[in-house]
Order: sequence, then structure tokens, then C-alpha cells
Amino acid sequence: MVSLKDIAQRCGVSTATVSKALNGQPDIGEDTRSRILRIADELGYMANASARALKTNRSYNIGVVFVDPMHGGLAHEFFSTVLDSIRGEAERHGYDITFINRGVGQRETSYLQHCRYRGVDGVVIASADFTDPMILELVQADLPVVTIDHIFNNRISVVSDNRKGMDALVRYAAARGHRKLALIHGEMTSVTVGRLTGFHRACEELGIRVPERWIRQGVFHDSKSCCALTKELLRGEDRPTCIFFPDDYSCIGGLNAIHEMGLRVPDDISAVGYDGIPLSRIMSPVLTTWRQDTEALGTVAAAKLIELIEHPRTAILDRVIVEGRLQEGGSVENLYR
Amino acid sequence: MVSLKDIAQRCGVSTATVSKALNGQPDIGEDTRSRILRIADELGYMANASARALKTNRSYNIGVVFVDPMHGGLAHEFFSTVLDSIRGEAERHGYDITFINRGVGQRETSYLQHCRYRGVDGVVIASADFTDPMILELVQADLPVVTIDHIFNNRISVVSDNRKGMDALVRYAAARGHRKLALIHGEMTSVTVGRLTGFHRACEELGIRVPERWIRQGVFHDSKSCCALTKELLRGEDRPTCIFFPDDYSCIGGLNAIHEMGLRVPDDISAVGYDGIPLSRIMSPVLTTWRQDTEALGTVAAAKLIELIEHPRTAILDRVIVEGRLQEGGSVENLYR
DNA sequence: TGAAGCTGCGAAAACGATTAAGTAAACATT
DNA sequence: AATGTTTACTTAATCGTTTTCGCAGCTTCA
Repeated sequence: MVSLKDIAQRCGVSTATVSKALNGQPDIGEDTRSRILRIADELGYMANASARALKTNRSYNIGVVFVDPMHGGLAHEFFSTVLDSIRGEAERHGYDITFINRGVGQRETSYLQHCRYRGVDGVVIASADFTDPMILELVQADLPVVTIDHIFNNRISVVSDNRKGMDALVRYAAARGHRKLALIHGEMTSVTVGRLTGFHRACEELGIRVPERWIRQGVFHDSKSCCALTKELLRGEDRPTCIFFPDDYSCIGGLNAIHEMGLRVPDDISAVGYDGIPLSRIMSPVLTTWRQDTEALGTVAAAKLIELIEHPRTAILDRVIVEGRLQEGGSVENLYR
Repeated sequence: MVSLKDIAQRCGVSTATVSKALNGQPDIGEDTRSRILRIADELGYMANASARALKTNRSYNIGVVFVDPMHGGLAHEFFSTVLDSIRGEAERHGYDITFINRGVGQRETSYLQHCRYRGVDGVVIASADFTDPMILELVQADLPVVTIDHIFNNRISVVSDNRKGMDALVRYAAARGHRKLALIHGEMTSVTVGRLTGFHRACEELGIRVPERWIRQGVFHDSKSCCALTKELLRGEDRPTCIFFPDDYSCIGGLNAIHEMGLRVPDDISAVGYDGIPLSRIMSPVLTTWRQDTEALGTVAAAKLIELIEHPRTAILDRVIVEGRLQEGGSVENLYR
């Protein structure tokens, strides 16, 4: 590998000079600089990230915590889109990303330890169990952190407005005559709390009473459990006319349940998703859902983190809300027609 | 950050001793070693990966080249599952992964340069344009490489048997009476070549003649284009009874096309996918498809690469075939019944 | 002319780890 | 007792950078 030393030799200068020339320091003569740059290019020089990180304590590497909610969390379009946009934005700023997990090799370690080991400049917590003490340790550590869809005190968080999304969806259905609403929600995370709040407030304001048995807890991104819950909701005489699902993916399980019971969407039962993953657009009928700007979620998280890393004094430690929008598909029937 | 020096001071030994104790070198006394281990633990010591990499030229980091075939390649279940299993296997061996791209920061660079910059110990090329000269440069460099679904000379590759998969699917359909087959395939990569070969050979052996106009080139993972092509296939009088799609995801586009034309699956038209992504199992009807062992694809690729990194002399530079299996869903009609 | 100020570059230390080579003490061998 | 052999450590160099400080040589100005 060609190093500073090689360039220095070829140019008849010291490594210090080469380093400064390449880094654009001002105290290098123009002719010397251009000569160094040319030779560096000729030799195909590329800095050694390890050496640089060792010396400067800056790795240009950001950690991403991505704990699979179910196994294979990455496999879900929602998360992988977020991940991909984090990576894209990081790349644009010259950062690479490293997945942070527990256990470096055989040794079992904490997330924080892994971060220290790799010397990441900061961390995006994209998906995790926020009650896990190791996550708390990480958040409280002296390390730039941005969380997605979860708020910590004095930390930057990028969140989608779950309350608003749910509110909009409820109003959409209500505007089409639906008054018998059922909701299947995910695990009791802050995301779910937001959505439940939105749901209940909207219902209250619209004067819609939702029986307790029509509000069920399921599991995010799990179409199986969603299928089962949907069947329960549809058993018996008194049925909801519209079901709100925890997310688009598990919604598919719900749709299957509906079909299996000999009912059709939206003719007999209306269905509403959440997320707006690409799949929701190519389904038939296109799913009516709340389209989260997953792209922005990841991009903003990465951008904010990098800002925090590079300008720690001026960065504002607060939440950033990423807007979503209603995707009107064909899965909700207009009862007024 | 606590370093070897801190431990050395606390233990009254040299840093060399601490290093050797922690790395399990034999020339350290048992009592000294245990004392060092205890103190290291107390102090929460974690090695500095940069320093170690600088000295040893081993980063315990493997690069992953993942060029989005379409935008958002990561977003597709097939790729993200592969990625996730690469990452899982790497993690099990104490490696982290780094996405390799072109351009470190503002500077435009080659994949190889990026690898050198980060000092990765090896690379998995999971998805890329294999005609790109920069990919070739990478493959020919003096760096352990494993490719997925593409074969290079004297390099390890992990491939799925596309010929066999297609062959099995054709025979499956033929066994149910289908003799009017259509095929939409992806871009002309080696994957497609394998599948086409399998398709044609199976047809020939079964005495099935497929008109040229029923073999169409589409785009992998693009449901839009697939939808359009499907419509073309179904226009006119003489229709195929069974359509083979490039992959499960784009198949959805095909299914939509079928529905839009007032036809039903499988009653009027049978549909066959490829990949066996999770979605294919929760669809209704469940898709009949070739289930690739994506899990194994990633796991084996990572395992092979690590073997190559750690035992370069004994690793066998050859292809590894990952078996798939037919997933019998309900999207192919039995015409004999 | 001498002091002061620039300009452009080099010397050297430092980051945190690994490791070859050296050494002192203990032990074994003849 | 003299000599080799082990054992358990230390010393010091090194990986490739960055960065502080210092130092010439030149210019400027009184």
C-alpha cells in the first residue's frame, strides 16, 4: 500500500508536508501542493482510515442500531428503506455505516462497547427495544445519538407524527360513512401510544364509540398474528365495517383473513394500513394507508447526526417531525354511495 | 477511553504483557493473566479497532458491495434477506460489515479504493453490474472476494441453481397440463441465462413449443414493467395458460394485470414466481414459486469469505451451489382436474 | 541596519495496539 | 557447579497519520 511516506520520498518533502498538502492546510506552497497532489494521484494513494481514526479520534463511521423486532427486521420494506436512506445520506457526507450489535466475536458486549471498539462518531438508533438497559446506556453515553421514532430527553429524535397519521385515517374512513371501526395495533411502544391517542381522539371528536373488543393488540409486521386477530374481529354478528391495521405488511394477513371468510375488500370490509411501503402501491386494490416518508426518516436522521457530530455546539437537541401523507387507495369503501 | 496503558499501570506490568494476556498468548503467568483480565473487566476495557487494524492489517471488517439494481435495491426482500444473513454470519465470527460504494466523501473513487481506505479484510459482492470495469478491478485485486450469483474464474462464488429451479417449475406446470407457457425474464445477467437455459431445455424435453412472442424481457423487481408485459401477453385470442415471472415481487404486477383484464388466478391464468420471498407465502393464493434459500446464500457467502480470509492457503476457490426448493402454492391450476 | 513579521516547510511526538527480540530468574541436566 | 532450558516478563520498534512547534529565509518597515 502506498502511504504518505512514499509520496514524501517521491516529492522530496516530509510526510508532514504531504499530509498538510492533501488536507488543504494553508501553509503549503502552491507549486509544492500541486506536485504532491499529482504524485499522490499517480501512485493511487488512498488514506488509511485506521491510522487517521487512531490519530484524530474521528472514524467517519456512524453506527446503526437495528435490532430486529421480529427476526429479520431488515427484511421488512419499512426498515430497509430507512436503512438505505441512512446509508445514502451518510455516504453523501463521506461516512460509512456500521451495524452495532451486542457481542464482538465470541465476547458478549454492550452496544456502547461495540461503538467504542469501532470508534464510531455517532449512532442512529433506528429500531430497538427502548426499554433495554443497554440501549439506555448507549443513549446516555457521551456519544452523538439520534433516535428514530422514539424520544429521549436532550437527544435528537426523528419521529413521524403517529397521532396525526392515525387521526387522518380515522377521519378519512368516517368521512366515507364508517362508524364501526376496529383497530389492531402493535406492541405498546411509543409509536403505538401515539397512534392509539390519535385514534381515540379522532373517534371521540367524531362521536364514534368503539367497543373495547374491537381494539386488539397484535404484533408489528407479523401477518400471521394479524390474520388471526382479524378473524376474531369478524366472528359473530356485529362486525366492524372498517379495520385499521398496525402496518401494511401485517395488513396482508388481515386481508387474507377477510377473504378466507368469504368477504371482499372493500365491498364487505374496508381495510386501512400504515406505512405506505412500496408493496402497498402495487397491491390490488391499492391500499389506503398513511404513507410515511421513510426516505426522509432515514435521511434526516443521518443528516442530523452528522450535524451533531460536526457542530456539536450549535446542534439543536430536539425532535424533528417528518411529515407523512394519506395514500388514498381502493381499500376503503364509500358507504354513502 | 481506557487503553492498554491504563490496565498496565493498574497491574504494574507493561502494555506488552497486557496485550498478550488479553490475546491469550501462552507466555503469561496464570496469576498475572487473571489479574489483568479482572482489571480489564473492571475498567470496561475495549480494544481500539483502529489501532489494532493499523498494526495488524486486519480490520475484522468485511465489505459488501450492494449496488442497487433499481433504486432501492435494499428495499427488496430478496436482497435484504441476503444482506441480513451476511451480516448475521459475519457477526458470529466477530466481523462487522461495511457497505462499499464509489466515492468516499466528495472524492469519487473506485470500489477497490474504498476497500483499501477502510482496510476491509475481504469483500462480498452481493449485487452489482458485473460488466462494470470497477467491479472487475475489484475482483482481480489481491483481496479475498466472494461473489453471489455470478461466477468468476478462480474466485469463490455462491450461486443458486437457476437452471434447475426453472426446470423444476416448468415440469411442475407441465405435470398439471400446461403446455402454453409464457416467460417474462429479467435483464440478461448470468442469472437470467441460467433460467432461460433451464426453461428451454425443460420445454424441449417435454415437447413443449414456446412461441418467441411469449418470451419477453422485463426488469427484475419491477412490478410496473411486469404488469405491462403481462398485459401484452394476454392481449389477443391465443393466450398462454401459465406465465412464469422473473421474481415474486414483479409477479405482483403481473397478477394485477391479470386481474385488471378480468381474469382470475389460477382459474383463468396460472402464475409462477421466483425467489420465494416471505411475501409470496402470505399472499393469497400462496404463490407457486422457486424458493431460493436466501438465508443460505448470504450465510454461505460470508462463511466462505471468512474462511478465505483466515485460511487463504486451504480455501477452495470454486463455486458453491445453494439448493432451493419448489414452493407449491395455489397459483397454478391443475388442468387435468 | 536591525527588528519584526510572513511563508513554507521539517522534526518529532503522539494515537493504541502488536510483536520480535532481549533478559532475568528459576529450574533442570549432566 | 557449570551449563543449558524454560518461564514470564520488558523493551522498543512499528503501523500511517496528524499536528504542534520550531526554524530558516525572505520581506517589510522604521
